[in-house]
Amino acid sequence: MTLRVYDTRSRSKRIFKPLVDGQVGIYACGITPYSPSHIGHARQAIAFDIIVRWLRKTGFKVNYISNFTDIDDKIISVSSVEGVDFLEVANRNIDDYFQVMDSLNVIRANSYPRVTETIPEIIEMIQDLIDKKHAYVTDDGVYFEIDTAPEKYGQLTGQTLDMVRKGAGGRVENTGSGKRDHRDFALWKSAKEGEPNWISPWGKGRPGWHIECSAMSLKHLGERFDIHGGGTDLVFPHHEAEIFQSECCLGHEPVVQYWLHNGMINIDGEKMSKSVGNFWTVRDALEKIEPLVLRYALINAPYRQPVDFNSVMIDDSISHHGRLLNSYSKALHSSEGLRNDYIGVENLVEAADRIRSGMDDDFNTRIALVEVQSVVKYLASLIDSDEKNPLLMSSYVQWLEEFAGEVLGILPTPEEAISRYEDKMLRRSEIAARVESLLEMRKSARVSKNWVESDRIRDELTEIGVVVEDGPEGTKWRISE
RNA sequence: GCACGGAUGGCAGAGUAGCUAUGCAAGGGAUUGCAGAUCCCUGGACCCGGGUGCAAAUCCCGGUCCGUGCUCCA
Repeated sequence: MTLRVYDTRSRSKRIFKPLVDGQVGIYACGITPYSPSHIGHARQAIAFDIIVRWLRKTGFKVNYISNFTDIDDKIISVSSVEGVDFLEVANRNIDDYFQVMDSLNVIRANSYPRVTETIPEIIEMIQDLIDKKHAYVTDDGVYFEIDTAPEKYGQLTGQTLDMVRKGAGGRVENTGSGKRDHRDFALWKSAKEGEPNWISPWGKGRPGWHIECSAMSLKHLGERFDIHGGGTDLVFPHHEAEIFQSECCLGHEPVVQYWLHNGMINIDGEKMSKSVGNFWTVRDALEKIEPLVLRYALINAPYRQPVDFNSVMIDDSISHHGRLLNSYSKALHSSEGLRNDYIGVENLVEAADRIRSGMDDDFNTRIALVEVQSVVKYLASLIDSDEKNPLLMSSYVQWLEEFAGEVLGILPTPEEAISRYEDKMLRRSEIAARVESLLEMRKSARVSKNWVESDRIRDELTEIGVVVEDGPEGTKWRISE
């Protein structure tokens, strides 16, 4: 099977062919750590986590780099409001990032470079751009001059210089900057009084917003690399600026072979933003749902589509994921520690094929989830019947661990699943005697058609977390989810 | 305004020409004191208008609507 990926630059799905056979270099724009991570960050991290997982799964050796822009205007403003060092702000939020992303089962990148650790390379790159006449020095910093490479304009957005000139014309006068043209962008910003700064040939200052990614991707992945990713909101101007910087500096194009962009998150159909007040940090979300359920929710749509975060989708995710976990734990328990391939089980082989072709088609996690759901459904019916053949159960376990676990990352470890299961069984045995005696009382109430008493007892059982189910073969009970 | 993306049943979302997924929800039935769980069954969609095809959700043209970007943003 062939992997195809949607490339923003060519605006089409292209067959993926890495620069070096069997190896992939991938750079994804990470966060500016000025506040705790929100669910949009989580979506980005998970989207690229899954891309990397799939690339590895299909045999590529992947070098995955994701950066932190740990110096920028907003970090400075938080630090001055709080009266603490800017690095304290950045570090605090980076710690938060790792904590929440770990809990969401995001496999760590090979490296997380930071701007503040890449200053010499950034300065070198800017100097190079000045030497090559692509940049000019002013009182307030260094700027990239768009007119020195006009043909590169609109590579990702399809906009032309004229369009943008019309759209934003005249803005430069208001910025008070030394830009020659409003479309030029800062490579280096001179330090204002009291701002963090580094020494450069152009005086004390700090890097502009876009240059760091050009410098860090060059440093870690080289002069050409395979995939560059990030949220769609970074397409313009950030990624276009990177194209200018990297390609003008290195003198060849393309530096990036494939541009991949994940979609944004909407809340109840509206863009998530602080001003609307519909803003969810990851921790907010985790107060309502478990980490793997959040992960499930965020891969429920293909990564390029917007995800609408609303109560219906949250509830759906909770029940779907719960069903998955339930069946997995039960199958795991019934497999009695056996391990068996699923190769001989026809429906599993077919489901696996469909997942593979779905994932090969621009990492379509939605298709993958559909297959997981249908396998779970089938497994649940097996468990319900008496076909709990340990060997067969272990085939299902194996399948789920491969696709729901390894590929999608929505399965807990077997130890965790078993321990949850056993906790439940333990709880069951702890309350069994009491439940049984209540059920006896209820039974006699029912025999005498005393429905009031019967329902009262059922309510009492509900309160201690027991679900009562009357069936043709008598009354069963289970611990509620 | 310009650019990019999207428009499929109640909802989420597959599907690039021929048989239209899948999940949830809904309706009917079995079971049932009621509820729940389970099982069986069912209906239901391709934004609009043209065009090309024997055949179009799928290709082409025009339009409408929505989202995002054009300013810091994953």
